[in-house]
Amino acid sequence: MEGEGAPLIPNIPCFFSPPLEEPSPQHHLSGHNQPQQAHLDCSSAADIVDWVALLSGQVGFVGQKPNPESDLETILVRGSEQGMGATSKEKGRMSRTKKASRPRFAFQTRSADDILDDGYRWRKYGQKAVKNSIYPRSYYRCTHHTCNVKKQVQRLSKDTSIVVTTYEGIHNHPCEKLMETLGPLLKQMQFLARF
DNA sequence: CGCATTTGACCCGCGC
DNA sequence: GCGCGGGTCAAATGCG
Repeated sequence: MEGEGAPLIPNIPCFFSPPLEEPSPQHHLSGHNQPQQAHLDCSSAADIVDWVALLSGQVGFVGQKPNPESDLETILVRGSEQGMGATSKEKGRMSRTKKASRPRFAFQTRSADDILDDGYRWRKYGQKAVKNSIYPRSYYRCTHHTCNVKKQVQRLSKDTSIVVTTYEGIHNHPCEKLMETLGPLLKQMQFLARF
């Protein structure tokens, strides 16, 4: 499925992700749960993707980048419960350690940068060499204390220009950049609201 | 000084 | 039971 005719994801600067009910816990590693894919283009690696729309919604879209000189291209794989390319062993482990696992979303991003700026702050807590890949996989956690969203970042050895980012969980707080951007505006609105 | 990153050790489950 | 591989921890280190 290529997500034809799907809406274009707006490049809003940031987003707030309210607590969402998680997908049915009885997602199991049946193995033939083909992840759906869509393509999303951004104008640069620093662009912000409307992740919450992706994470919360039933996404399936094709974004068309306005400036073709950019080579950043993102492929969304949603609902890939156990991640893309997960081995059976990996899946098995996930099903145990994560139990009724949190939602996972994998993105393939064609970019020179490993880290895309999604508006949140991440702290790296590990890096492992993975089998069948010359590039290590990096593990990140959201730095917000109440939020335990994680993500894994790995560059494909097959196509070194592609970075696979796997998000696990949903942010329960506004992202920093949103507050940076909207903070002064909110203050002004509050001030004006007094009149 | 506080926070982020690095990196080796450790844990755990699976396959053989 | 053991080795392998993925995921996490935590001490050391770096950086602003």
